[in-house]
Amino acid sequence: MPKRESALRVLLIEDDAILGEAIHDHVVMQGHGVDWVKRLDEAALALDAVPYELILLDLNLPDGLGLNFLKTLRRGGNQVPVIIVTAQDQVAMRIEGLDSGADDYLVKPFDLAELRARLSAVARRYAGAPNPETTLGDITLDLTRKSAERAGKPVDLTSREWAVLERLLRHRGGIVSKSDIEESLYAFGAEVESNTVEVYVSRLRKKIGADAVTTVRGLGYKAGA
Amino acid sequence: MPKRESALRVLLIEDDAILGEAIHDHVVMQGHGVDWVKRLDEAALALDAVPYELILLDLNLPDGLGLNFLKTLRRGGNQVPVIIVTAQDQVAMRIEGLDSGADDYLVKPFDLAELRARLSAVARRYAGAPNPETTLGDITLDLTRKSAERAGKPVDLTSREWAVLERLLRHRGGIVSKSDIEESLYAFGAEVESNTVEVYVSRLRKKIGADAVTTVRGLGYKAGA
DNA sequence: GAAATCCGTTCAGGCTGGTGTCAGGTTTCC
DNA sequence: GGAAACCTGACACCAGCCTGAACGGATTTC
Repeated sequence: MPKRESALRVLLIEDDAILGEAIHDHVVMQGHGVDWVKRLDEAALALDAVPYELILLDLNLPDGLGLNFLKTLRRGGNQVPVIIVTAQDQVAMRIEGLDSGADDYLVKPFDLAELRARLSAVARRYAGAPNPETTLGDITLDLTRKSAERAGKPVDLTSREWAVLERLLRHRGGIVSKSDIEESLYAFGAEVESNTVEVYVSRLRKKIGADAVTTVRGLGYKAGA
Repeated sequence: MPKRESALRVLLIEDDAILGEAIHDHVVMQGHGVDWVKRLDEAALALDAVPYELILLDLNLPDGLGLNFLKTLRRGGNQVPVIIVTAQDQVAMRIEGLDSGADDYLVKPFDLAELRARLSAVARRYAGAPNPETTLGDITLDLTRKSAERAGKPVDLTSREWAVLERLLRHRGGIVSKSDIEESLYAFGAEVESNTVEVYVSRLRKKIGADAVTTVRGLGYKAGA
């Protein structure tokens, strides 16, 4: 059996139907999983739900500027590789894009072979270590489906619960403060004053096991026992 | 489920002798079976006789336009993967090709390695489960006739219902947003603001089973349970 | 050409489940 | 013991979703 590059979970943010479909199909044909959204708010929702390994980001979207989205993403600590897809072949934009935290830049109409090459590059990076974020104790997490399994039994998690869990897993081994988690729940601005985080940690423990999250009194929480 | 590449039955539609021979030899060397025709009427005959798994289509043929051929093919419900081979490296043509139902696009003179890669991709798709897009739970779908069977009993679907179902199946395993489905219903531009998609999903579930479509709250739908 | 049928669309009302808040209880630390 | 920090069951609210019903246009039938 030939060596296979690992499949990626790709988030495609593109509002143009034709171009989007072309990209989508092409990426799927490479064996990757693609979720295709057309607006930034949908993208934010999807990102809350799924830990993508690659984002393809169009810069001209109906509901906002892609660059700001990217900046916010990076500011939130998200390190996922981002490839910008845009028609604007201007040096200034290109520099600004890379400066905002993009890993690469595709100018449309681009050669689909080029897209394939970059996908492969990212996929190779992800091959090897088989998703260290997918197990936690006796729980198996299916990160693409927002579901977890525990002793064979499927467990459904809501998007908020996943947001908390994901935050904890990204800092695996490290302590995550409550305010940190809170910020990942309520995108910048929408302050919430209560013990929401405590409630979600409680709900999480109920669903995936009490020892999945450890309380560090006075500091926050961390994943695992 | 391990994926195995299988030999493909390939139909090559190309009138240029030299280029045709190059492609033909190359594909044969990959272990696939190739029928080479030079005119569209011959192609139509061949397609009637053999269930090809892949078509390599040149756009400049003596007896007609390849694009029209492709459109007719798709209109007839034929879902076989089509890779367009042409010298015309123009964005408009490229988009029109993909829009007409092509799966991919090769600009000649192209890299033969690229051709090989795409062949492999298609072959991989065909390996393993035979036609994964034609069954869904206990339902059998005849994609060429736009009809479905459930436990032997035929189920009639309207064109809109089919559009929704097809969209879900094309993205099998992935989540399809409502706006995504909506755009596949109302060809680009004709915006509709309502819960049309919800209604069709509801009707679909009624006809082919409630578990045929799963709701992913806040994100969209996906095929299967 | 009238009647019947089918289909697409819209609307309204009902339902479900995610979310945030609170109160009272439990644990931890000094 | 007492205070601070944390846990968790309960509950009300509401966005999102489902679906029956009805309307109008298109097509078919007689």
